[in-house]
Amino acid sequence: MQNDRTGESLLFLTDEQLRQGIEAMFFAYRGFTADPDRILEKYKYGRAHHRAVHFINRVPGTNVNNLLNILGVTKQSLNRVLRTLIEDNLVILKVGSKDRRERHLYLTDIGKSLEKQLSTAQSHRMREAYRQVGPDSVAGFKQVLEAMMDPKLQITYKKLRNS
Amino acid sequence: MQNDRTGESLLFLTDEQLRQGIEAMFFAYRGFTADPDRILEKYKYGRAHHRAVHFINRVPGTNVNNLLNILGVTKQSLNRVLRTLIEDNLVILKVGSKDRRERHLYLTDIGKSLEKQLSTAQSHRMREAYRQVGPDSVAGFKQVLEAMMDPKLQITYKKLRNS
DNA sequence: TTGGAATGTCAACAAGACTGACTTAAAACA
DNA sequence: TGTTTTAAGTCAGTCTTGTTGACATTCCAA
Repeated sequence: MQNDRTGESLLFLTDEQLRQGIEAMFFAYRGFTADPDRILEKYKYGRAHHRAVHFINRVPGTNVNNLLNILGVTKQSLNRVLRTLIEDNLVILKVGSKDRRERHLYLTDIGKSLEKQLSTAQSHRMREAYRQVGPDSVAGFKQVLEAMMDPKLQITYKKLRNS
Repeated sequence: MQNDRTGESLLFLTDEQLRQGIEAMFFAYRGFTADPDRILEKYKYGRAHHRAVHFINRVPGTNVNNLLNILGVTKQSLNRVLRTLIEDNLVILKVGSKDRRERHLYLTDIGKSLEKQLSTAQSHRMREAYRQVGPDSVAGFKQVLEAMMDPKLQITYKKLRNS
């Protein structure tokens, strides 16, 4: 996969190239969150709720500690979000059967329905982008993103990918 | 550039592929901001200060309105950040010569030094990622990011790239 | 010369992150 | 069995960064 075309390699790691990547990440992340944000606003939720709902959907029955590790926030911060999601009946807690200290998190039908709305909106933009650039570029996109992650999160990401 | 290998195309736009992209963006953005965040903490600044310093460095002499468009925040929010940067002598304002209502923004030597520290840290991670995956993947990475931007920001991004 | 644009400022508020201290319940251990 | 550790939740307080709304100043341009 390495490319050693000389002209390209010479220009490859210039400050200008790196700066472009930085700015691309900044502007693209705005686009990435724009569509879900509009939906969340209608329900008076924020990005923190989106992230919780996304990963509870992704790992049904996860306990709170595991979710904290994925999200990288404090339990106080997550707790505020979870409390409103439980109050609004989007998420339910189940006491662990093996270890009864643990609470396992699940989306209710209402929670699943919000998650579907959010992921549909977010996927739509990503699908369009993928379609525009083709599979090879998408593979490159994912490879760079994976290489940019902190090692711990890279492991988390891979685990999710294989589950 | 289009790829029509059948097996790959069939799997190409599955929900699973899209979800992977979403999660990759989420985890990679954490890595993307982690190194600058550690530096900013030492100076008691936040990401908002980083973004202002980055784009003032990128477009020296920009007026406030232009910076607002790039950053996508309210003037009140930007003003709070700019005030501290001016107080701390990282940024100076110059009254416009043509239009004296406009304020043009410049980094001082102190500002340039902080910008250098931040961009060095952030570039380091990006350089490593680029090096790991090679030029073709980097090209794909940028193409997908560009395609994900809102049209207005895509134009802003291209303008910056050509300046 | 007046209207409107660019800029800046004040006040109030909210989301979402943080730290630190503490409780409760239950598992694990010695 | 008794002690320690772990998982989860809570309370209080703080910080950054965003928001609205109202208003003042400056000054270009019709």
